[in-house]
Amino acid sequence: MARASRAQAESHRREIVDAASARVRECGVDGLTVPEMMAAAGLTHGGFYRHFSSKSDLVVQACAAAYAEKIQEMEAIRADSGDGPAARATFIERYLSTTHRDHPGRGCGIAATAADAARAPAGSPLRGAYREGLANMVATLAGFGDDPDADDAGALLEVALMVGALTLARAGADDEARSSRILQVAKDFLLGDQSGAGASARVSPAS
Amino acid sequence: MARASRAQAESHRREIVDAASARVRECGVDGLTVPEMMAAAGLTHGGFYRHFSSKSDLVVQACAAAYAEKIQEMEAIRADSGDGPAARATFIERYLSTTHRDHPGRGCGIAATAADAARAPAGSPLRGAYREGLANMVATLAGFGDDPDADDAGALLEVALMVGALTLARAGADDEARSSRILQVAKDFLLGDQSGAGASARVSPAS
DNA sequence: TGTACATCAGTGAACGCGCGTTCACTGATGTAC
DNA sequence: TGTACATCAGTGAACGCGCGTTCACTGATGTAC
Repeated sequence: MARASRAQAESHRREIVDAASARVRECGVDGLTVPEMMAAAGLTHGGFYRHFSSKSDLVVQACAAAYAEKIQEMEAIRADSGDGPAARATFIERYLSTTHRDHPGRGCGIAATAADAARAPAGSPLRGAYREGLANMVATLAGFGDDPDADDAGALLEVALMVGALTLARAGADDEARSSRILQVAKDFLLGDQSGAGASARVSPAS
Repeated sequence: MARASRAQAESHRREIVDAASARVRECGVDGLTVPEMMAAAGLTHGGFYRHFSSKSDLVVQACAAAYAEKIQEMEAIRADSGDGPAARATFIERYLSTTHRDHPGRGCGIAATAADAARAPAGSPLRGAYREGLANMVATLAGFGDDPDADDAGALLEVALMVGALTLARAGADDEARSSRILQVAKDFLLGDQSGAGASARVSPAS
């Protein structure tokens, strides 16, 4: 293949970003190589720089794509739900599911790359993309609330809890019972299920 | 230096683990090199394998040291506090402080390496060390509760929230106000401060 | 206690290896006339 | 519409580079007598 058409080239570019977007969520921002991502699009590594200015350029695009994907998913849930609270419940159910835990590659990029963004240099493109992605996610979730005048403090807290619970569930996945329990406890709290362990009662302020 | 005494060698080993323990929390489990860690102890890289069987052996020891350090800190707080709830409040205050956010190298390893543990292969030594560290942290925090019969669901939820909030605050540190707000919202909720934003009220189950 | 010898912590050069990046080249694609 | 030419997506070899790891060596430390 000596030269691909512009449409083919654009398709290749998308495939590369797509593969990198999955990889970045599975293995972190340093968990991919240029040859691997090119191979995922059926190409050899040499042509990489016709598409991206550097490896880190691709990584940022891949992360941004993952963040955008999450927002689209949230909007799709909202469109399929009768009202905001129903959308919120569906979103939380899916977010804290074992399916989501076990498939990071197509899961939430905000959760998967949080540590990478935390370690990235201040002012770096990755930090910028992450900040925008997180702000979008929080704002979208806040929009699911039934109080249009509410600030986003509640959504911020919910996102922090969901990201923390998902990450800990993944890190502790060798102990399936405990891992699932982390997800369940967070779900019970967020969805207000007072039956069973009664977790939410116990996280009340110390008395 | 041709040969160091056993005491010196042991001291060197500790220095290497200590440097790695900080590095692993700042830059992740892949964020250090053998030459760098040896240099941190004033040594050249060649002697590394007299202390560790491999680089990943050091990494696991470094993580375990970070986890153990956290437990010791919690126990010290408990010893300095009048009762469990007071210890819990102090711990949360410190955990969600901007100081902790800005100094990951001496901060919580459970938060800093959560993503690394999540990405580690199932059954790997790192996973095992992480699981033990997380279990210890949750159990210790649960021990701060005033109800000795309570299960650890509340502590599990609190740890998930603290880890999530701290990580997001670090990832979003370029926007100081927003980053601090994440910490503040989580703190308000956990410590039951109903003044100000009134965050906890808003994370109640959707109605 | 002194002596002779074995041990082994640390040195520094060297090894493969895979990586990000560059580059001369190919030949189909896109375009100007 | 056809032709001539410029463009440029993709190829594959090559480059430095830093890394993890190995190894022969050094000489003070530790130990057996």
